[in-house]
Amino acid sequence: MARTFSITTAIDYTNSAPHIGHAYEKVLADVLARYHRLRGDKVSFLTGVDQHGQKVQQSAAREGVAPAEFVRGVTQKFIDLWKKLDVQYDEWAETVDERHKRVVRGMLQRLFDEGQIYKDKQAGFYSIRQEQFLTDKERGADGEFGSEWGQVEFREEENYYFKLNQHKEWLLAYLTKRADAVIPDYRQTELRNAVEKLSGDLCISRPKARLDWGIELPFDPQFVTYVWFDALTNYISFAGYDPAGKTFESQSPEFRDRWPALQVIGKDILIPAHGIYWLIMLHAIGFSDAEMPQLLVHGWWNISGAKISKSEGNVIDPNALADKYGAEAVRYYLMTDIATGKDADFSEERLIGRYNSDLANSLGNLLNRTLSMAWKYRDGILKDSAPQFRDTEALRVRAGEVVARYSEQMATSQIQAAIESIVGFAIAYNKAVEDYAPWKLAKDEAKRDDLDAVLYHLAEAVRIIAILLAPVVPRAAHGILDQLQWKMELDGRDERFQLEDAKWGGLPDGHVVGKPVPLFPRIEK
RNA sequence: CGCGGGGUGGAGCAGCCUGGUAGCUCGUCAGGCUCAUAACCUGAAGGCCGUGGGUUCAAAUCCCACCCCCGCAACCA
Repeated sequence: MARTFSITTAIDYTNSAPHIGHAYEKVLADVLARYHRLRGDKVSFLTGVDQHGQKVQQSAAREGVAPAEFVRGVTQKFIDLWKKLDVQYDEWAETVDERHKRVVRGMLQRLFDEGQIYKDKQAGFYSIRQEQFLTDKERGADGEFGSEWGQVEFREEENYYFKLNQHKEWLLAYLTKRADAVIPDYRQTELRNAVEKLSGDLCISRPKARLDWGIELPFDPQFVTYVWFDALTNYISFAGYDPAGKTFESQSPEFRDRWPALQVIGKDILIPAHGIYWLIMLHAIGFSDAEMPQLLVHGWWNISGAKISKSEGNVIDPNALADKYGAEAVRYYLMTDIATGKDADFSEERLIGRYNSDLANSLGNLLNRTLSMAWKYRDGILKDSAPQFRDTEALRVRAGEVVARYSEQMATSQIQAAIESIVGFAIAYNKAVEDYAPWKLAKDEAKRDDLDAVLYHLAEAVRIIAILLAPVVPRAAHGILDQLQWKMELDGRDERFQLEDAKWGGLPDGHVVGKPVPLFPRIEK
């Protein structure tokens, strides 16, 4: 039996509400997951939230609530948003979850026992306001620390360190050996360059006096683990990893079926978090090269060329966007107006534009005119009786080509290109309508079969489009099939169709289609 | 000489890895159709593919140099 297709996203930090970037990443992963389900693959899609850490502790304190309570509130916002946007995950990661904590502690204990974690003393300048050690990078042009750091004092602190550096050569070798460890390729280049400059080990703890909202170190209750082993570990802890098993082979069949995963992350957390720390962590606990995840690195949505940042206040609220235009419109825009891996400019104008031109005009109209003519001329009844009419062969061939191209593009995460293929297909059929002019055929009783053939081809095209579009706009796909009245008994269910059904001839002879209702009403400004 | 990305008709982008008539969406102009969500179809205008050099029969695509823009502390996808 084929291995499960596993996909994960970064887990979002529950310090503040989700913005458009969070939504983009989850929708991207969701579309890929849905594509694989469409292919008939078993899929495991993991996403979730990162709930520990100092910022959360501070935000909670500011609002006068316990961190656990604060985190519950923000977590709910993420859950609600994913529901609203139809992000259909199979597994939900919360770092406060006991089974996660157990894995984190187990990993830390094992690495400690193996001598890969050691205690050391750090001395340096410390900002009390920012609660962090400062390095030379934080010094201003005059060599002094700026006023934004508040009071700065010299401090000594003991912490635990993970022997990151001893795995550097392995990581370089791995990146050399595997060309698609990171996609797109230029990100792998960037990562490699960064790894070559790597020096020093990784501080993985914080004294409880400074931070106590986290997972306690199993070998020293005076400390909690700091972000890396906590957050990154989620990818395996929620997939059923057992820290007691030292080799991959000793893991459960369930885990081995779900690992390695395709990991969707943003370009900001490739270096050093995922590209260096995470891969080395996995290697350190016994994962071989073949068990390394593949990192799919996506770009950012900017606002008129500028980075989105909370401090700038130019965040876009995906919730409000979905309320205003609908989840499908938001999903469609996020998938179509950016090339996977690259940055793009977010624009509400363009969201409206893409929706109107692609969904309303090209696709929606094709559906609408098809059903309208079927009813006007044939009482909604389709006849698959004269497929050899004129050049209809070319139309059928085109359908097959589109499915093949689309599959190739989806498999390589080129969502934008895949959507373009679908829309191009709809446009070709809109042209065919003009070409065959069914309204003329309808006036000539001798051309009865020809008209039937044209109507059947149009309906089939629309049906195939709906299936291909399903990963991106699942509700709309069902909406189209509802109007075609195809497989109504499975309405709304994932098992209603598979990619396999996108081959020609799914509508039986004599099939009765539904009445046309505009599925994508134009958004008027 | 820090690292990486980008510079393609009015706008936004794809193509570049695997050289061979420059593609998509929107916009503009003219026309057509009437089944349709004022939608749809046809045609046109509009590009020295950042600049200079090189390789080649052939370069947006490969190589070199240069110019310009963006990101690389934190929040943060």
